[in-house]
Amino acid sequence: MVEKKVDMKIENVVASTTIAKELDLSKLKKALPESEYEPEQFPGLVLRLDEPKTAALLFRSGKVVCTGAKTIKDVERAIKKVCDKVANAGFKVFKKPEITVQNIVASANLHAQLNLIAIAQAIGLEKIEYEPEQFPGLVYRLEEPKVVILLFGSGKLVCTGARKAEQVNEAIKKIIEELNAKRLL
Amino acid sequence: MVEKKVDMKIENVVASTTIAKELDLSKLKKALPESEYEPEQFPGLVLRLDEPKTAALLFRSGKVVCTGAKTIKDVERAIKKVCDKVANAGFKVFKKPEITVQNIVASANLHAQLNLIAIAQAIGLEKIEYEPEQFPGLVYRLEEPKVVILLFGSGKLVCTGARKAEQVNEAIKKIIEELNAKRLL
DNA sequence: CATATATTTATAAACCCCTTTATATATGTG
DNA sequence: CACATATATAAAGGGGTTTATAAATATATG
Repeated sequence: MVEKKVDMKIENVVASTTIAKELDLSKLKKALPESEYEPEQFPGLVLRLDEPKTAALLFRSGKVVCTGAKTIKDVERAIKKVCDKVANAGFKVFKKPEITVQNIVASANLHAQLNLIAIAQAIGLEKIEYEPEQFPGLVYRLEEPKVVILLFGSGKLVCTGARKAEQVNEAIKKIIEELNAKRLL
Repeated sequence: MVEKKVDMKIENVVASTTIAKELDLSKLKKALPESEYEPEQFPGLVLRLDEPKTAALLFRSGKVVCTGAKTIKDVERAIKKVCDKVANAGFKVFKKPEITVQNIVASANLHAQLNLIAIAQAIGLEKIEYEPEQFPGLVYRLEEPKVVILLFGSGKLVCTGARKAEQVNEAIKKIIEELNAKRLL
């Protein structure tokens, strides 16, 4: 078996952390006019950064969710910027907030057309969901690593649910091997 | 058997009484702007008090239902306030309306996790209802005292249907003894 | 015409779902 | 071209779910 490098690209990293003991979001909204805060619609305040291009959700509890980053490094840079903005707005924030990556979304290309109907039949309903008139992708739930792969007829795929980049590679390798074994690729 | 004091808290007392021979709710609504009266939606007029924090439902017949009180004393204070407000609005009201407690809702904590599935199996369907996907609590109907206990996996419970605080204590003691006897606690 | 439900109020417990953000994929509809 | 459709994920509120209980109306079945 030839072990080729998986042609994968991380598209989105979602992470959470706690930057302060608590935050007065109404006061923060006034200090940061570029932010969005509509408590009756959603309890978090939305703060978008241009660089790294991300969106942070800040909560009354001091917890923060960062989405949109393409690397872990960018998540850290984004959260650092959020902390600085909040600190400059007159709030006390933690110096080294511990960041937890909650989800990594990646895309990849198998460089071969896929017969999704054949794949759905060969692998079975326990792990697969495929309803083309509802959504063109085939949903494949892997147990180890515990991620979800969306397979498309074009051979492109999306992997979501991973917490580490390596899990994305593992998952894609598994899919490739299974498709090869069943001569579906 | 060690007779420990039950860790119980009354959360709501519902009581009814008659404060006048009859009431013109439309006139009362005008005299008490803070009240709510939408006869096509519900025949009673709703009057909320801040202290004691309660809600009273007044009917054309002069009957009144008081909800939200945490003690019998507060029910009395609330109904006294309602009578005063109605009297000040120019209505004739009874001096000493006889109050009947109709329902007492209480919460308690057994301070131990509960295996609701095991409890449901051990006690049986005649007295128990447990449909976790519909509601997380197990419904236990006691015949004496005639109350209903909602048991939760956390060990916390809700007792409703009692007319006297002592019935709440009796019911909880019975539940504890039964769970102990069946080694479910 | 007689029972049933529904309406409303309060209250605890603990679950569910939804709200919002980002992101690739690829279909369909307006 | 802009939306849903579908996936995962955290955050915190809101809503709904269940139980009992009175009151007085309106509908609805038997």
